Amino acid sequence: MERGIIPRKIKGFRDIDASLNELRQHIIRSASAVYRKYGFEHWDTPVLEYADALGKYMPDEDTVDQGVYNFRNPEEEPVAGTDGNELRDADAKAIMEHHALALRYDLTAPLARVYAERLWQDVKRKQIMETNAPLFRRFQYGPVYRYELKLMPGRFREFWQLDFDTVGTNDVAADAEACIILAEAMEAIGLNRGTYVVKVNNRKVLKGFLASIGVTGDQEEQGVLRVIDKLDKIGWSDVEAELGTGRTDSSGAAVPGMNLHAEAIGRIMRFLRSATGVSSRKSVLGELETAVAGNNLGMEGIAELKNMDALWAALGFDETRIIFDPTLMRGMAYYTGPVFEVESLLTFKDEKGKERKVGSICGGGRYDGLVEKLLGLKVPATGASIGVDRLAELLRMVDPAGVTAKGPVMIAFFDDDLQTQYYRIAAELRQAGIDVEVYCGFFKGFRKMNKQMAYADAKNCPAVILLGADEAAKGVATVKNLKLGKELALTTFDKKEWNAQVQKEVPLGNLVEYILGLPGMK
RNA sequence: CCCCCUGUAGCUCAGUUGGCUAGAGCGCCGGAUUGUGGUUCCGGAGGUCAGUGGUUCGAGCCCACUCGGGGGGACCA
Repeated sequence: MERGIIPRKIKGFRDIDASLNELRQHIIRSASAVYRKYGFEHWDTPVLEYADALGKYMPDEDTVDQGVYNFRNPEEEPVAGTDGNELRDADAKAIMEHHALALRYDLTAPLARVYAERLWQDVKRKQIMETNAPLFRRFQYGPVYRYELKLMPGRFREFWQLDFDTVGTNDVAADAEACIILAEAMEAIGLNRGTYVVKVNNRKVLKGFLASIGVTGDQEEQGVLRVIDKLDKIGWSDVEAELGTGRTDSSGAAVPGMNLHAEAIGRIMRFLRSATGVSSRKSVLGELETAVAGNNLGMEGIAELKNMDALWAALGFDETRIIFDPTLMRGMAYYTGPVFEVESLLTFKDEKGKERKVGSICGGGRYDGLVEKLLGLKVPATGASIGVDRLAELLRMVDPAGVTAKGPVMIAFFDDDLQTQYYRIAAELRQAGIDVEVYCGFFKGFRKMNKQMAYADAKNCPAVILLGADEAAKGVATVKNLKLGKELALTTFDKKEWNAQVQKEVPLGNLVEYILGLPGMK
């Protein structure tokens, strides 16, 4: 059989219709305005980057591994050495290569690249050092790409993030501010207070605690963090099992355990539970303080949290908006200090009527080691990211009616002789700031009136302007209010009467004024 | 990548112990209404029953494999 062309999308990628775009823009506009208010400037970066600049990904050969889309650059370019000079072979010829490229998997790694790229030369010249690394605050939104093996509803391979980050400070005031910004952004977007909560923890506290009970080494530490991260998914007893000998899940598959000593497991579980159900930030701090007493790193983490708490308290951000949660881990390994997450407290019923949580809609934290990997200079940074699509889904559930895109005012096409007039009226209305479309579907049969009306209806147009020979002779246009028509359809069943109520003849001279005066036109 | 479930019209689904030409609702198209979206009425189109092979006189239904979808798990910088 011959190979055919089937119109279709790549798995995990979506088409975004007018309504979803509307929602997306609403989220981006509202949150960006908050970011701007705090001094963040708007940047964009390419979706495609050199794979090695995106972090620790150095894909060997052509393998797509670890969830990243990568490609070979069609262009051959010289390979650089650690000093930035071209590598040369025995004959002094530059070594050329098709470099590995990757689609960005978040907006944080490109930020580190932007920052490092600007300073790289100066760092080499020792003009920039840890003590004078510049402060940089930017927000950025756009699509990111992950090669997810398993796609679940609400999980895509292309999705949008909306990030804001502060690079160049180790003051946790920046972290505290990030949490405040997240809370304000949620409310600007339209989430009511009490339907979300910003949860905050500090990796230093847990790391210090683990060190004090003898769990050391990156491998083991990461393992414990990963297990704890699953707490809200698998529950207390399964976490305990995975720290120990492992467990068998509901499908019968064996989940290997960490094989920690019973003593250590007991202390970890006690530590995690210590602050559960404790409502005030101050008492959580108290519980944690006794748990990590004597460990330097742990105490440092507590001090940072205290600092943040003081700022929030001074600005009136109490536990209705920001809480401490010692079980919060975040998956990313690069976080080094405070981590935060916004959880939606709303629930919804799935198709089977099962009550489900919306869960995490934003995440972030401090990553003091990320820039260092690219720049060789330790530059601390912190920031957070809003999951735009996750949030869009949430808003759709909260207010399904409020998320349809508004269409243009439509001018119906009756008569070829009046065509120029249609376009003149359209131009005049546009001048007044109104979105206008002159109907131009000219295929056979498609100029029929009911076709045109159905088109306007499907596009959610607020009004249709009807101007035929009759109207032209009188110097008027018939304006039909589709919005009103939709409402009256529920109570009026006679066609003639229905039409009479939603249509009005308007002198052409008053058209702009009349349209602007329609409800919802603004 | 592992385990379980599943695949019938654009969508949601019915289809008896294997038995004539595979059905419904919604949507779509046309008409009543040639100058009008809703409502109402009438008519119409639309299917390789996911694919391939097998069992059988006969398969949408049974078996095997492949592909797609859903759920759970592992992984997730």
